[in-house]
Amino acid sequence: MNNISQQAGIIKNNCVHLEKADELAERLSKKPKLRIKFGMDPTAPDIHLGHLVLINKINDFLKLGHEVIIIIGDFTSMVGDPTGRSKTRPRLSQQDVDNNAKTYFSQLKKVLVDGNIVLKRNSEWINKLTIDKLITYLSKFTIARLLERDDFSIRYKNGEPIFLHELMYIFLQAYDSVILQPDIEIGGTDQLFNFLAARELMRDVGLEPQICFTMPLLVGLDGKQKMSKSLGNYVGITEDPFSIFSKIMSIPDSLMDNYFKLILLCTDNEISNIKTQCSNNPRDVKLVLAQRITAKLSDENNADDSKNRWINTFSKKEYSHIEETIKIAKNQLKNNSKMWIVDLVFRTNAFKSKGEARRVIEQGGVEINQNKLTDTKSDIEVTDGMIIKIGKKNKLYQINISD
RNA sequence: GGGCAGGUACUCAAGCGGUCAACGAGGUCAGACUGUAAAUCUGAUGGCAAUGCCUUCGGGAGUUCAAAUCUCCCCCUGCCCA
Repeated sequence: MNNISQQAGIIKNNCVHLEKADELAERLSKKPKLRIKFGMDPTAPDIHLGHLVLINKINDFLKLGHEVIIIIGDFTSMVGDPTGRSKTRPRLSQQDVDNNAKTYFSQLKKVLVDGNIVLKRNSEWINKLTIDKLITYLSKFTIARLLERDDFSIRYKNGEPIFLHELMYIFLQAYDSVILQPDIEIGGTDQLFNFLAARELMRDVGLEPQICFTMPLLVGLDGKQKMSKSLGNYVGITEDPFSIFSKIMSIPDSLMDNYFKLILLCTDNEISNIKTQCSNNPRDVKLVLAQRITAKLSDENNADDSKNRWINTFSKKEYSHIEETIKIAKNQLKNNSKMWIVDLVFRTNAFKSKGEARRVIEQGGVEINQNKLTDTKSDIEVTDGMIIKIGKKNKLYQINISD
């Protein structure tokens, strides 16, 4: 059993904001088993590395024997969290939310350690909320307080719409805390306002207020914005190993330390050791990072394979991985042997339109059997086993001719 | 309910009767370069076997040889007044 200060040390690692630190120590000494609230809105069907920062922290709590309540915000995601949004979030349908929630549950299992976990959906209690009760709770919040938030005040100043249901979000997630009465709520730094609102509401209704605990937001692959599925700058935890590996290799160099710390929980010392071992070559450091993250999400073997394939493909330019086999019937060929290059290349799943295929051919992005071809008017002699390489990502497609 | 200002391609944002498939920025894709799919530079970016044709500028009608651009109706947003 850890003593209080040891525990607090583990808990505080990587933490950005703790409201309030002294309450944490006090609560730990008072209750051996704290109740932790972690809310996730199933706004997209996948859990990604950004979530993993928080999941790592949850695992810390679980390992210390605390109780973690994971709330799938099936109701709140139909409202839409306005946090950080410069425009209204589209409201999700019941159907979307259900589908997303399902994958959330199954993907969470993959990354959480065993322990005292309770899964809840917040529609369970929000659906039962009556209008008179709702109004009583709402009377604790003021418009001025809500408009303090940057996301709202900017929109207000710019004359952009703020819909009433968006204001409700803050209240609804606070109500989750009234029902569950957590000791601590944890989430990303962007959630601080929401958490504090919950803290105040709890105090207003005579409950012991929750401690608010925020973790850094992971910056996405673009190196600029927070990782999110909707921005397309994410690595899903169930992606195939090579895809995970490759995506990590594409992050800006400046992001590496951050990923080592937040995802792999490396200390500064460990990071500098890795750099020394790699002679400070950023590419090699990044290979270690990609290798370890892939191993964490998949396993060592897949991570090693991905690394080899990556080096072969991008460093040595020796490609072997066939992305897709394209079946072509012989009678689809002119004189049983030729095909217009644009049609041929469009047979791969690499392009949305023939115009796009044509463009990439013209720009020199297509090689057939190692020859770069740029004439979009030409017909190609199509042979069985022919290899088409497309684009910077060196995707290979193999032709399979059937009768 | 009344007045005013807006709604443009993936996003932001010009255009305000023909020269507009629509400036510019971001994104995306490709090429060069490199230490990597980082960074940087260059180019492309509605569809189509294509010096042309077809479909796009909130929705619908109309004026005109010609409309993203003008008129009318409708829908949506913001501001002001009630």
